[in-house]
Amino acid sequence: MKQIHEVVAQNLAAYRAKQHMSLDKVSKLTGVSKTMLSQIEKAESNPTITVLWKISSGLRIPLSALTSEVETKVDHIRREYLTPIDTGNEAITIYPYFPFDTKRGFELFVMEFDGKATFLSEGHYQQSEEYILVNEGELQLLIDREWHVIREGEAIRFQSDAAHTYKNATNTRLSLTVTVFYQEKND
Amino acid sequence: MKQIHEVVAQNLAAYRAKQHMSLDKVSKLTGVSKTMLSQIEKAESNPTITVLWKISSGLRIPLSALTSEVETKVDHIRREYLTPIDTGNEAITIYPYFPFDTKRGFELFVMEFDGKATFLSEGHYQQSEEYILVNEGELQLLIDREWHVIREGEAIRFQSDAAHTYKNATNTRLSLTVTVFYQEKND
DNA sequence: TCATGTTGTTTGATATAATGTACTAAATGA
DNA sequence: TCATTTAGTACATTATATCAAACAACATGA
Repeated sequence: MKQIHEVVAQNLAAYRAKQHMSLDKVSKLTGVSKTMLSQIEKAESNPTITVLWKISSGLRIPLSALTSEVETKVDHIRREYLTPIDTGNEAITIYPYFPFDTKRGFELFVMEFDGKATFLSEGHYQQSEEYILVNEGELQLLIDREWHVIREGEAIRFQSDAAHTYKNATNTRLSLTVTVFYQEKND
Repeated sequence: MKQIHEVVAQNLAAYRAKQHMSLDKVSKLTGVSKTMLSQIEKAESNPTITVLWKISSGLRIPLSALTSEVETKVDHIRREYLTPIDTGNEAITIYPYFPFDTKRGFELFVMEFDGKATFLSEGHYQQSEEYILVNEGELQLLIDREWHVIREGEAIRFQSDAAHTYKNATNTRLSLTVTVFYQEKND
């Protein structure tokens, strides 16, 4: 969950170190001021795409060499860093365990509904597929004007391009594990 | 040779049109202001990497979907659009026919030397390979403290990571076609 | 030892990225 | 026809990206 400009900072600094280049050298090569380069490396600046392009182009490396995060072997998502998404509805909480990442092309989150809560998803504007596991409670799902009832321990899979509605008709808590796959990959 | 922010403009506008989304909708999805989106689409703004990331991430598309140029079938490089690179030396002119492009990983240019002109290349800070064809005149090339003489109609290939020097020892014009391949690919 | 480079940071000035609000024009519907 | 919504643009304001020049810290060498 590193900020993109921090990723750039890290990548640029690492590259420059590896090549044993000074800020001055990179500045000459890319036409970007020494000051800016220094600030970018310290993540104190949010470079414009034009500046990033000048850097990648001047150094003859792909843009993605600056923007793509170096993969760690393991990613342990700790409770304390999991900040719920604001859905605008008190009764519904979403925990983004693995938010959408372009490299993987999917996202994985947990949705929790209080009793009698309803949530409308507008649809994803992409070829996308949604996989839902019901951890606890009972889910009613409206897809294409048809209601489906998925009980605790069950699961459902559907094309989620179009709008669909989640409903907890019971008075007890409903908890779902949701995975959404999108089409386009790479970065 | 389109500017990067023009590429982004085109890609974003095209994507939004394809998905039949309004600026408002994209703004809600991405958390980027309608105004900014409009300006980006009109290439009136140079978005920061953070804004681009918010867009790509909010729309669930890769960054490269915004930054990579849509390929045309044919690219005719016309004389009138070929602006020589300033080498800091009046006697040497470089015509960048196909400047470095991250997708291809190479560049192709023509170098022209007046009589008795010398040019030092600092080396490319990358695994790179240089291919030189002598179109006209005679080239003397210093690689790794060894001089090579390449005559009109001949060619040479070498690892160009390290510094090397081009020299026109004659009094007549020297013209080269140079291709440089770099390692890293993709974007 | 002093002078001269080299490397990265700080400073101050300017351009412009980014936002929210207000506005115009077009589409929709009763 | 008039009112209401929707879609994009224009405007004013704030935040900040970008640069050139000055600076400090350290190395280099004569």
